[in-house]
Amino acid sequence: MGAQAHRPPPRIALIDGNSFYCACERVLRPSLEGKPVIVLSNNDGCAIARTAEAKAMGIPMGAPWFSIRHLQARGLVAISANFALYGDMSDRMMRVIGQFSPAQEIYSIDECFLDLTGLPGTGREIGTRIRQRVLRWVGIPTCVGIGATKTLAKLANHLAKSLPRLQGVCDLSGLNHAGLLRAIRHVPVGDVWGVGRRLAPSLEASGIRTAADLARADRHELRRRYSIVLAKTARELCGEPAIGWEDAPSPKQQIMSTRSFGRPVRDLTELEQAVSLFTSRAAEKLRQQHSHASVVQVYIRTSRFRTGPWHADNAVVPLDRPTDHTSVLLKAALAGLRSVFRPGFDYAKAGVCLLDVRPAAAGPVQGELFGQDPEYMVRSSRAMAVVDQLNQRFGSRMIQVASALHEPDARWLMRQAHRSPSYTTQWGDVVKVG
DNA sequence: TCTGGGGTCCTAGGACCC
DNA sequence: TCTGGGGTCCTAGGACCC
Repeated sequence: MGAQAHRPPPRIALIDGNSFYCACERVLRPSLEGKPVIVLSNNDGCAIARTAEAKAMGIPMGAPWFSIRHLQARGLVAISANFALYGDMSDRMMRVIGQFSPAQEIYSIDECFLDLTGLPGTGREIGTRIRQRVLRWVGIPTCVGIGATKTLAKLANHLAKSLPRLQGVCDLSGLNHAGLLRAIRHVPVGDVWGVGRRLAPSLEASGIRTAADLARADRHELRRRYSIVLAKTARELCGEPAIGWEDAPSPKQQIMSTRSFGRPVRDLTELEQAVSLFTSRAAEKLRQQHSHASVVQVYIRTSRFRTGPWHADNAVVPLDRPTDHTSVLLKAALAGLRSVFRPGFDYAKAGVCLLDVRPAAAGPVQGELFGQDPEYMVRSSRAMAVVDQLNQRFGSRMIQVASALHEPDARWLMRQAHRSPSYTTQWGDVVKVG
């Protein structure tokens, strides 16, 4: 056998945290171990993470809190989401996993792909070491799926989660085609990455019921009847890479900040406060990725769930030039808000979306930009950077734009009745030892 | 009383141009 | 009666993801 024929087979791992948000809460409150725990979305609206014990109580993903709160009597513990904590735990977990391979793609807050191609050891050995190290160093239980493509790695991860005998690691990378089809022949097609709620019933109706069925399906037919995306998924299921690898997270092309209100809001002034806060948050994210935006979209809507007068509208406000200045974005957002606001409606939600986002032009501020004193703009940029730094250090409420100032009991603020302390991210909440 | 927030990609169709 | 065709750009909407 020639040396060039000995290229190692592709081996991609997908590692993710089990019930990640719940696991983060358990790290800080070990007394929650073994108990049914859920994490609630913003406004304590619905369950967005469940431990195995909570799933065993029959709580589905997305269950509205009001419909399951009676389970507290049976020991269910509900915790308001604390995304600062989860982001912090995610950073730690990703750093530990990244030690195992130079090629890591962070896919979401709780999962990443890792290229294991050519590394010494079997998939099971490497996967087991990753699980042990993350559990010991970060405290988060994980599962590891390994396959020749991203889609197969996701599928393997799904198997690792659902089959206890695999002990959290499933390696599909060594199988030949027949073995692969055998391994995935019981996986419902709806569990395949890229097949969602709309596609699954349609596929089932045409006889494609399992992952193996999809792998065997005619590619041209898939493309013709559905989409190129689904045809790619089918290729990936056969071990042919069709989805690329992204080492660095690409900058966002749109940036949103949006919230449902704690209680319905009728008052324009309160909407202005909310939209001001959302805009300054979005602007902060924009500056973090060193981008400018040239379109601001703002929307308001009444509740989807309540009967009564309904109103939803959005305004798209183009800017003269791309910018990352909160004050400029704010002016546009508030103008947009006033153009869509109608008195007499119980608004339940508002949002701000920055569009046409592109990298900030390199180099110093040009003299003619903004038609303003360039020195003023430079100083203003510096002030913006200082605000971002202070907010990062001392919590995001430290410095706010004046128009976002509000009463501590403003109606639009989120409900968070079950919040746990932010041990790792807020000075005031740091655990005191000794 | 009470139902999250933040993204991506693809496609179809219209406007416009030559 | 005949009344093109191809290309690009943009937008809205639908599907998916976590």
